Amino acid sequence: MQPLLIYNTLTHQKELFKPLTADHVGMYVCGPTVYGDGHLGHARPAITFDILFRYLQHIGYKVRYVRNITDVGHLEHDADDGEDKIAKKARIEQLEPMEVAQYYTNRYHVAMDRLNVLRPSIEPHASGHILEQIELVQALLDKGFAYESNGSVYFDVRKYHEATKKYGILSGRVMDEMLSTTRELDGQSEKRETQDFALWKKASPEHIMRWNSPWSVGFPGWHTECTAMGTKYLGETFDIHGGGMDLMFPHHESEIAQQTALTGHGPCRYWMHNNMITINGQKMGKSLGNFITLDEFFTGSHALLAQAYSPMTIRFFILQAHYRSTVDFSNEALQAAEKGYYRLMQAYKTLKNLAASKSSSIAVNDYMQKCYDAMNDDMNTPIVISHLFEMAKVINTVNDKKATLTQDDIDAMKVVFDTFVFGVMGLKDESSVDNSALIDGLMSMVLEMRATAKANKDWATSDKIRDALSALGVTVKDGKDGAVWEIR
RNA sequence: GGUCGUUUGGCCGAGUGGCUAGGCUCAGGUCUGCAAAACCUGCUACUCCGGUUCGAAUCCGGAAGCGACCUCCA
Repeated sequence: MQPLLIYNTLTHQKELFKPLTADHVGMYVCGPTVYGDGHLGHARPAITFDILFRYLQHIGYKVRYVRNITDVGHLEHDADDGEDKIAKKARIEQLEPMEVAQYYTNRYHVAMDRLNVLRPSIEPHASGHILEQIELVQALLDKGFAYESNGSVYFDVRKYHEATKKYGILSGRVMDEMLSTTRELDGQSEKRETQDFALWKKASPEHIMRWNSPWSVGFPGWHTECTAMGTKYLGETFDIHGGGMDLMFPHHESEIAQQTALTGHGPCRYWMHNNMITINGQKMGKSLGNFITLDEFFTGSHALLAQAYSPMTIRFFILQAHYRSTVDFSNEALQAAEKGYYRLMQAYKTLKNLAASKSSSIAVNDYMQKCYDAMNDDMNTPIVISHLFEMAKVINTVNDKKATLTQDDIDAMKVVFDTFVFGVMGLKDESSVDNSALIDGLMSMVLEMRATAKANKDWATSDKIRDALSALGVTVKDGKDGAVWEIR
């Protein structure tokens, strides 16, 4: 088993990964809220943890990867009334809420498939786990870390923090100070403290998504779904919890609080957070209105895009930066990624047809181990890619007959490409997809050249073209109005 | 105001106390009927100010810029 170091947000350092159960890994990643199309920001965590998922499996772990679909209970930050995002959108569009959720879930899946993001082992829906969430809320009430107020239930942050001194351990928030300086809430609020968060919300009359509970007809709070579903499918403690950095507070901090209040310990051992994608230096996000959807990238249909960018270009672009760094979007950077990706794919094709020699004139370093080393160092995909480019240079040099490689060395390089480019990093060659339009174009061009030859009575050339096409399985039929062709 | 993070060459983006990251762009060259590709060469950086050190972009302290989250509201 490879010694994998991963950066743990909880301890602020890289730690050697050791699973709770030998050879098995339980991993939970916060998935999308399905109330809109996925944008580039959604691709980052999906791809980041897809790499981790692939790599853990590659080095021999059996992985259960849980990534949820948030289809209820994610409250809108800028909403006046705490209305559920799904419900709001649904009412505007006059659709059943679940219809909206399903629609965007389907579209999310298509986009992820195109990005070659593997489906997780379990993809639980929050709406399918209302009972588990109610049980969670009840357990917190029983433990005394939550209180009911007017049909809603809130987590008692002050009580929790005084008992454990742990609210803020992930995000670095200084709770002692926040709690002592908090001013009194006015009588209108249901909450005792401003930082208390909702576990269960009583539904307002116009709120469409609602479920029965011991406290009111309502819906679960923002943070309960991940705790409930993570516990259900991965246990009281699991190995890795991932998500975007923007979820660190309050979402993940609150997950820790909920689990710690119940069990005395947090939900997982390693917290991993991917950084944001920025556009002109600003976070790309739904709420900021500056996002570009994945479909828009694939088709180039957005004012900021100079051209369309293929799914693999997007994937490569994201992998060229370390997952904990911010990445700024720009056409220039994307075009550079596109060219670099093409160069890598070309090198692989060249490698497959490379002629072997009796000896290698250049030392083929241990690229395999170098790539493992880079991956083991907190998933340093940029370094993996740099090694692959070095290999590309070697391949091209040999192809130019300026160096030689033995068959063993060539085979070894193929294994590295297969393992890291296509396996671990999940890239794939896009060039061979649907080229019927290309064939049509090529055929009309070839037949036009043949027509020119015929017009010049250059029968040798025109026959040579017809025979060559025939050998490829293409029949040319000369008619009055020119030639037509068909593939036998 | 708080917390976390970040500041590298024309652009993107890694990184270790001393030794070439890599990609893209640009210029010159090899090759080539032309072009493209490939290869070679060049341009060459580490926000600022102090400190530690024989030596720091890399460690420590300070400042500034930038970003995310929070501080208001569920």
